[in-house]
Amino acid sequence: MATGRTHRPATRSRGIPEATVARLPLYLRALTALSERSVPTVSSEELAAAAGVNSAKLRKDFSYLGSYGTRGVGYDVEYLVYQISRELGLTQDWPIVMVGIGNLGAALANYGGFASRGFRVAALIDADPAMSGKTVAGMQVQHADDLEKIIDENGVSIGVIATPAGAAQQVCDRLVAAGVTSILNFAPTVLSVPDGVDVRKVDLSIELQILAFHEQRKAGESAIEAAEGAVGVEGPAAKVTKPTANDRKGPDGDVPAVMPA
Amino acid sequence: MATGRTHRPATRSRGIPEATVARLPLYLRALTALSERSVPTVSSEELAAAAGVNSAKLRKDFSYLGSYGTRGVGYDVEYLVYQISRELGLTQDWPIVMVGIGNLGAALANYGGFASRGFRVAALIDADPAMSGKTVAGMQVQHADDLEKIIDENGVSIGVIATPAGAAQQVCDRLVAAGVTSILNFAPTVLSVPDGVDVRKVDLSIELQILAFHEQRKAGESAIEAAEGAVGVEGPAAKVTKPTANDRKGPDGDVPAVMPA
DNA sequence: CCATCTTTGTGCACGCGTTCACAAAGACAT
DNA sequence: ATGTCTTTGTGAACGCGTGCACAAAGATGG
Repeated sequence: MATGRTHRPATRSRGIPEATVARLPLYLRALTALSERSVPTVSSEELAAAAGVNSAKLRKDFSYLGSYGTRGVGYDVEYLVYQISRELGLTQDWPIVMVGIGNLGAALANYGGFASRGFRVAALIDADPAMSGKTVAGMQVQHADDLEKIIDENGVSIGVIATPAGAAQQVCDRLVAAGVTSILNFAPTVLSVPDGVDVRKVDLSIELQILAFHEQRKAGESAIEAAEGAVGVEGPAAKVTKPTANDRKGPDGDVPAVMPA
Repeated sequence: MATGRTHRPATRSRGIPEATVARLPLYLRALTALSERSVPTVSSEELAAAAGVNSAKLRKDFSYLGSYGTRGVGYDVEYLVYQISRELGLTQDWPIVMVGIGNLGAALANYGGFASRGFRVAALIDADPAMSGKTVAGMQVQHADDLEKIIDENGVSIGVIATPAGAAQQVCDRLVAAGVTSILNFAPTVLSVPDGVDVRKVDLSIELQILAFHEQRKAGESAIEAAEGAVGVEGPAAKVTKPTANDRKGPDGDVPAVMPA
C-alpha cells in the first residue's frame, strides 16, 4: 500500500484540540453578533447559550487559547473576536478556487458566507467549455486547463471541489499537484490525498441519511409492531420473499436472515 | 438443513453508536459502487479502503448490526447493501420539504443525491411571493403560508432549511410545530428545538474556517520545521522519530497583550 | 483595607470512540 | 476428514472529549 494511510493525522502539535478548533467559528459568530450590538463584555454562560454549547466546555476551549477572560466580569467581546480570528487565521486573506460550477458550485459562489470572513474567491473553474467565459456571481468562469496557472498566480492554498463525483479525484490530484494543501469537498466521494493535505467533506446525502436513521428509530419506538419493510429496495430485497426466519429474534423489527448465496 | 449460522444479536440494535451511524452511509456508498460493478463479495480490508476508514473500525461498526460476514471470505455485497439500507431506514420513502429557495436552496433541489436514496422532495417552499409558482428543479415553489398544510398532507417529518440566518429559527419553529422532527439546517445560525427533534447543520463558512486554521498552522510550522528539523512529517517506513508531544512548552511568544479598552 | 460576590480557569472522573491483537470460524485443498 | 489459510468478530487497552465541581482571581461595596 503505497498511498495507504492518508487520513488526517490529527496534527495537534499545537495544543488546541480538534474539537475545540471546530467550535471556534461558532463562538466567533456569536461574538460578532454581540460586537455588532456593541455589547462590551460577555460571560461564559451567556456566550455558551448563544453558541449552543456547555459553558464549561466553552471556558475550557478558551483556556487553550490563553487566559483572555476577567474573573468576576467575563470576556471582552472585541478582544476575543480578535484573538479567535487570529487563532483561526482569519486576519489574513485566503484566496480560494472553486472547481465545478454546476448548480451547487454556482450557489456556493454566490454564498456570502465566504467573503465575509477573510476568504476571497479568486477563481471559478469548470471543465465544460460551454461554461468558460460565463459570468457567475460576478466572476468569469475559467477553463480547467488553466487550473495550475490560476493557482500559482493567485497563491491559492485552499480549493473547493463541487464537481460530479467522477471528476473529483482527478481534480483533487491536480489541485494538490499545483500546491493546494486544503480541500473542501462537496463531491460525494472519498478523496485520497498525500500527507500534509487536509480534506474536509460536506455531504448532503449523508446528513439526510443520518437524520433518516434517527427518524426511523423515533418512529419505531411509538409503533413497534408497525409495518416492516413494506416494499423492498431494488435487487436483493426483492429476493427476500420468504422469511425463513432462523433465529434472529427481533423485538424491534429485525428481519429475515436470508443470506444470498 | 440449517446453515448453521447461529449468530447472536449480542448487541441490541438500539445500541448503535452515533459515530457508527455516521459512517454507515459511507459504507453504503462504497458497497453500492461495488454492487454496480457486480462484485459479489468484499473483505473488510477492501471495503475499508474504499470508504477511507480503518478496517478494524469497519468490522466493529458492522458488528453492531449483526454478524453479516463470512470468515475467510468477507461480506456479501448485495446482502450488506440491503442490511445497511434497512438499518438507516432507506428502504422506505422519506418525503422532505425544503424551505428557502434561494441560490443554495435551488441548488439543493437540483441535487441528485437526495432522490437517489429514498428521499423525495415533496415540496419547495419560499416566503417570497415572487418565488411562488416559479418552477425549480421541475417543481412549483409554494408559498410559506401553506407550510403547515403541505407538511400535514404529505406526512413530512424531515425538513431542510436553506433560508437566510434571520429567518431560520422562525421557520424551524413552524416546521416543528407542524410535526417535523428532523431538520437539516444550512442557515448559519444555532437553532433551538424541543427535545425529540434532531438537528444537523451544514455550515460552509465554518468548514472553511477550520481549513484556514490548519492551513495557517502548516504555514507557520514549515518555517519552524526548516530551522528545527523534521517534526511530524511521516518517516520513510520505520518509526524513527518519537512523537511524544508532551514537552510542548511555549513557543507561542507571539501573543500581543493588547487589551482594548 | 477588608469582606463579599461573581465568574473564570482547571483538576478530575467518566464515558465514548478508536485501535490493536488474537482466537474462532469457516473455506478450501489434499 | 484433516490441516492450512484467510478473514471475521471482539476483548481489552488507550486516548480524547465532556462535564462537574471548586479553588483562585478579581471586581465591587462599605
